[in-house]
Amino acid sequence: MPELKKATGNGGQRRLPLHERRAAILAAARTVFAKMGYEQASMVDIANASGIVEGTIYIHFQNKLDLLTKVLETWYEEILSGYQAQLAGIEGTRNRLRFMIWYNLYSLHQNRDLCRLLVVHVRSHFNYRHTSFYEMNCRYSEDTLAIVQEGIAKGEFRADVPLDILRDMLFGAAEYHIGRYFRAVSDARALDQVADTIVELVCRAIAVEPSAAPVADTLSRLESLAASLDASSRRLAPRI
Amino acid sequence: MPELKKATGNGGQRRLPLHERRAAILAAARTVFAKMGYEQASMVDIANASGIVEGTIYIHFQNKLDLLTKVLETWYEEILSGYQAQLAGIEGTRNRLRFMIWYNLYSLHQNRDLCRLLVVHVRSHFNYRHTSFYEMNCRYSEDTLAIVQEGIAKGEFRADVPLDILRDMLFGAAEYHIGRYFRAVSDARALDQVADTIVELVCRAIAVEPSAAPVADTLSRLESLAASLDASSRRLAPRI
Amino acid sequence: MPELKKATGNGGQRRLPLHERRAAILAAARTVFAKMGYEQASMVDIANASGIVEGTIYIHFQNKLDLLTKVLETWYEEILSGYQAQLAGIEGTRNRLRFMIWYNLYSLHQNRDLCRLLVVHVRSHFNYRHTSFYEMNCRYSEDTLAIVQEGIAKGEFRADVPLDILRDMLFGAAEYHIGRYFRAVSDARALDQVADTIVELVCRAIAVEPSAAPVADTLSRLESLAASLDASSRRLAPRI
Amino acid sequence: MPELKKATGNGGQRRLPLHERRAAILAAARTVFAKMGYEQASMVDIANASGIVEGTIYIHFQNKLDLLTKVLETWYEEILSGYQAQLAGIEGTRNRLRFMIWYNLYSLHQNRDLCRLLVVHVRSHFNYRHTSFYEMNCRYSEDTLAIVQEGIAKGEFRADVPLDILRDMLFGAAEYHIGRYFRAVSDARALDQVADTIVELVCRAIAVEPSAAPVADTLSRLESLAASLDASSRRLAPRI
DNA sequence: GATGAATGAGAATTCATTCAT
DNA sequence: GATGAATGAATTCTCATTCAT
Repeated sequence: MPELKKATGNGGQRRLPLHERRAAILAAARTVFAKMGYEQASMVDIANASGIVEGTIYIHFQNKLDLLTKVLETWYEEILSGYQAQLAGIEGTRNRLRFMIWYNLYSLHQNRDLCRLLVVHVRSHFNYRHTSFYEMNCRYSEDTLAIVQEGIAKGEFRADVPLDILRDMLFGAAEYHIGRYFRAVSDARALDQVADTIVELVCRAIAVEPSAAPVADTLSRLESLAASLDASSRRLAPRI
Repeated sequence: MPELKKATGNGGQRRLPLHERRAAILAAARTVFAKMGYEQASMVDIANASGIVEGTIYIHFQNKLDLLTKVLETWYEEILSGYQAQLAGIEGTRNRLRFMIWYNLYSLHQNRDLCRLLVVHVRSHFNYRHTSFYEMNCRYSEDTLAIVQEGIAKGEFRADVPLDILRDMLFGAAEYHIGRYFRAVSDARALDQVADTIVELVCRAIAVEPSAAPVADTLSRLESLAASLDASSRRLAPRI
Repeated sequence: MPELKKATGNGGQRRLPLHERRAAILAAARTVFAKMGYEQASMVDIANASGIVEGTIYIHFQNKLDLLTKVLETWYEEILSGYQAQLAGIEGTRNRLRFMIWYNLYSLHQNRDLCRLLVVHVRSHFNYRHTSFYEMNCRYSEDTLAIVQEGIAKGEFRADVPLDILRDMLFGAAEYHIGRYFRAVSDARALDQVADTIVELVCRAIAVEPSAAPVADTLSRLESLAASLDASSRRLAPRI
Repeated sequence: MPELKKATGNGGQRRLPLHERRAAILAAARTVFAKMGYEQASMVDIANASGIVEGTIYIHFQNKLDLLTKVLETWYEEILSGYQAQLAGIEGTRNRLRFMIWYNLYSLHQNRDLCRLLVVHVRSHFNYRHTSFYEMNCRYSEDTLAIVQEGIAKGEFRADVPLDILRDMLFGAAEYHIGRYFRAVSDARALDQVADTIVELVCRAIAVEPSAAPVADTLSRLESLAASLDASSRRLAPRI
């Protein structure tokens, strides 16, 4: 008859209540994944960091990818649970927009590694559109663009603002900046100024006046105007 | 009687001169890495795609990571070797800026997978600043910002344009857009319009005009002022 | 006022008395083992199928192999508890033999998977001879061969029937047939005919008649001889 | 950048030519599988028995099941490559049939464990009919039954022999006998007698005379005949 | 008695890299 | 220079069994 597997069993461990054990694994996994990346991190690393054995992870999570997903979900939910309350207390289109930009910068800055994992392992996957990440991301995007749309309604911004490209600029600038940041000095306070600068640029870009576009035209019109003024002044001029 | 050539028995083994063999491996590796990613791609896959055996790769490249690096370097050099000649033929600040934006979008779009590999395996690593990638990237950034600086010199753009944040917006928007693009329809021609929109927004954002009051309004006010001046000058004229 | 019964808070946990719980586990294990095989079936599978948890199984059974053994024992006992009563009601050597063949076929057919488990995990092991299976199996063999021996005693079968090889043929044919059956159409009613055919062949094989000359011929020759004897006896008769 | 895997590589082994290495693994696997069974045998066991490392097995065989299949195929081909030449040198239906029975017994006896693996892991699988085993098995079956059919053609056997059930009896008896044998004394010379006995029984069963079947009837006919003889003898009787 | 989370010892499989040929 | 079989360490995942609750 087939040999029996050696008995191992529970060595008497039961330190944590169910939910805390799960949370402990998530926390450890977040750290390890952030430090080493998905492929480089091994389940042993995570188990060690959790103070448990590999096998135990599989009680709480289906597999490695599931664990990563749960880590990122938890983190993403943390991020996206905070902003709405704060946003409610802010008035003025520009202020509100600035907050959303800053909040995005700040969140990414808080955990750039997880952010990269999100981009690489979640956002670039074909089924991303059917994940909870997509929904959460959409919500943040929409809440941000809603501010712009309010601005349009109030006549502060032009009616023909290209919202999708604007979104690319807002979120792209943040991600790119944080990406560069990662390799430079890491000073969270500087994010304030970055947010200021971005919002300034963006507001100029979409403000209601037909700003820079026909600058050259405007210039020439101003020049011809100046000329006419000059002319009329000449006509006035026989002052002497 | 003419002598018959003896069969060599080589079976056509060493077809390619050294340099071409290396190039063939690079080409195969580019394809395989792009399709499967770094970790998922195996040296056997690459060897098969090259029509050689695994061991041979190690004659030409130190190891897998070296191969990836060389692949990405080659690709990046290709990208960055093309634009300067074209840029030289383009006149006008806005046109030149638009070209650089479009070229970036286009290059990323051409090979999003390699782009992702670059981000994950090269750009996010601590020694990135000492790689040739960093230098190449800087050059493109600088060439782009140089256009803005020329614009400033010409008085087309404000003198206080925050160049580093502007760079984040330009390149960030491109990367973010392509990232979203990847999951949506893939239509290279649409990039034209994206570039247009981005350059439009950016130029508005940094144009020399103060955005305080609507330019058009300002203009018309100036014009009416000029008219009234003109009128008053006429009326004043009899003064002499 | 009538007092209200307090809710126990047990949630209905301990539904079944001990023996029934054990039976429930056995039943679930039989299903799971039959469907998945021994190695492929996990204790969790069995626990789930039983509506209990893994740990509980170990209260009722020593280990997985013990559970399998008990499952097979239960099943084997079921099989072997049924036939004697029925056999008692059947008369005639051939009929009784046919019943035992059919019953064997039928039992194997009813649960080929358990049958395979029996072969692999029980019957092929060195200590099989000291198991209850061996005893049960022997009993069925003996009961079958006893019929043959009765046939011999009655002069229906040859005295020199090689009983052990006959047993191999009877049970081997059944197992082989069911093994092939498993992969073909599964029609329990056809087993009737199979049993018929087997018993026919076997009876021919061990019938008391010497097979040297055709029995029918022999018979008719005897009959004609008898007739001629009769005739001659008539012709002789006037002798008196 | 991702850490490099530690170099291991070939420690300078290249003892065996390609085909021999494969053969060595097959031989080791045959032994290990035979001794331990499929599930109990581990790839490490087989590697150790081969004097190589686990990984090397996967160069020559796709996976564990593939290895088992190749082991069994090799063995089965060995078995089935030998008999036809020998059969050609044997004359007489009964002799030829006896040879096929003996050969089957002998082959199974030579490697009962592989035989069981064949039954459990190959023959009971749903796609068995599309394996080379099925074909090989069919060939042996057909060659055996062809002898019976020749016997029928020659008038030695009844025309209505149920060939499929006969096959079940022949091969089933052999397998069952070997199965029991396994647990008893293992004496190859006894197989001669077993084959003799089986062929004797089978020939009686299918011989052309309407043998045992209506033994009872025959008996009664004989009895009535005896009675009539008796009667006529009585009539003859005034012997004195 | 029942629970089920934790255990820990494997299991199969992969693969970058080496080096005798 | 090219080959490709061999290496060996690592990886993910499984699961029978235990025992604190």
